Amino acid sequence: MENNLEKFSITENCPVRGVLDHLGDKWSILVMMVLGEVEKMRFNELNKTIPDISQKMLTVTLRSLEADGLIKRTIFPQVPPKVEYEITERGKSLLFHINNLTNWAIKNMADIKESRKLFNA
Amino acid sequence: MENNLEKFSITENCPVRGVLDHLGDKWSILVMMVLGEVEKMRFNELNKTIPDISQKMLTVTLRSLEADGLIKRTIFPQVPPKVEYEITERGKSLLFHINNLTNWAIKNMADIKESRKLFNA
DNA sequence: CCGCATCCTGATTGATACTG
DNA sequence: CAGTATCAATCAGGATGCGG
Repeated sequence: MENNLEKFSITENCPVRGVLDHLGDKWSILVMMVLGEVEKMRFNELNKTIPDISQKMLTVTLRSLEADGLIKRTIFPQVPPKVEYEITERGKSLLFHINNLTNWAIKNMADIKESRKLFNA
Repeated sequence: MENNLEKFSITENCPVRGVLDHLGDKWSILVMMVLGEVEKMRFNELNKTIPDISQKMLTVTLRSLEADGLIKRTIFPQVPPKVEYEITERGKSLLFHINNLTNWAIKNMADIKESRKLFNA
């Protein structure tokens, strides 16, 4: 890879930042990982699988992932309502990189923990 | 990869979250990318390369990356002071995955932009 | 069942001024 | 030059209540 730096280090109007914002927020990665391991999942199942997320943040997270075409939302017009979420191909291709990152984190977390201890000593 | 989900989806005491927190904050990735493309760089050079970052946030960001052993800080005891920063091997191995992500973002940003437009229409 | 609207709080970031 | 200290602003996230 040559220099992405020159083109994208400027923070204003940085397109990469916009796309990678999902990595920044608290829940997107987790939701993607869950949906990456199932066919489909309903709203309430997601909420049970990620107990700490509030209903509001689950909705917000799902919407922003949907807007970017990373997940797909299917509404079944029935009473009571039923909505299913599933990961898209684009979402899968992103999830691949996310999984590489989490695996890196798992491999390195012991060393990092040790570094932090030394740093704070 | 088998199920990371079961082990790490719980948000409290999630070790992966702690390690990947750098991806969440506003400047860490940018600083890593800059340091990934140079041998070493001084504080003020970094500040010029990333014009939008404040002195304070640059300091905070550098410290947290240093604590995790992702960058190395070298103080030259002279007047005026001189401090050099460089990426570590651990940092490089993380940066590799970050670069994969940014490349993914660059490849997909046009499609994502289009998705967003349709979504908001 | 699914989700939106409102309000509210605490953490993160930024502006500014100062120092060894 | 390379920070620290302080204060102000901003924003993500959570609580709650309502609606189709």
